[in-house]
Amino acid sequence: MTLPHPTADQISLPNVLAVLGDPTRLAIVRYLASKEGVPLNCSQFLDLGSKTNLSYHLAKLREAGVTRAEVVGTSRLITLRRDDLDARFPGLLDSVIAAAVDDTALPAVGGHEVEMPA
Amino acid sequence: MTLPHPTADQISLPNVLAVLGDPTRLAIVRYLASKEGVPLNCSQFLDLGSKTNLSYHLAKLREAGVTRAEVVGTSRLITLRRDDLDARFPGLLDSVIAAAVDDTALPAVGGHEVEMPA
DNA sequence: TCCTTAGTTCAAAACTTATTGAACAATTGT
DNA sequence: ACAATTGTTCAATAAGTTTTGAACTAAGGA
Repeated sequence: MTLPHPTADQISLPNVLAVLGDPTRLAIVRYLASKEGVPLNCSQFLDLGSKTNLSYHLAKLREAGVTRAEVVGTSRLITLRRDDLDARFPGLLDSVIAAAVDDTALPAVGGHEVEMPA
Repeated sequence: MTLPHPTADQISLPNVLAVLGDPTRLAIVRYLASKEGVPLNCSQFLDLGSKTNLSYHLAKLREAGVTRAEVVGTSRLITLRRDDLDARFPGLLDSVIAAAVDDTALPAVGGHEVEMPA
């Protein structure tokens, strides 16, 4: 089972900007960027909203082509679509992330570190 | 008489992104960028919407800190706030404009060239 | 003064987005 | 099989945005 994603050329600039222009979604992207390479599941973002609300915002990000979600068991592993975004809109993601870091301190998101069994 | 503008530090990233995430406003910014240095008045944008509607969108851009409007007679001369945007969010405006140019061909806006008296 | 030009303001309508809780589906562990 | 975990969907509501026309203000020119 896979979730619907736009192809790279279906990613639209106004749509990407509109989707990033929401504080919750910008915080999600900012957090994904700070952990780039590490796929995260939805529950890592629970500090940013309720489970239902996050499902909504994560769907918006995915449908706009900002994130990719891979279904693994009951989890969706979420990553930034940096490759496609960089190809389509060079420099945009980097400047948004850099600006977001400056603009807002990283909220106390996460805290669900992967515990190694003792 | 002057119009209200946010100070540079009042310009918020989510707000700027949200404001740019509208096709009409993005087209306005794209056109301002293509004529950078030349202050434009509202009527130059009439191809993009009705007079009332443009007044609304131009107010949004100004209130978000994306543009500056100077009152000269009955006109408002509109320019990009590139200095403040670049200081606050380095690279953002440039990457948005570059992406907008790629994404959408410049619509047949303008056509009201400044005629030199014969 | 009167008319035109440039743009704003207001109120209404139409539309879109965000947020919530309850119910649901699918996987994993016991 | 049962329960727990992970996340989605649905319907409702609340809230915000966009668009419109009519009425308005202010400046400039005849």
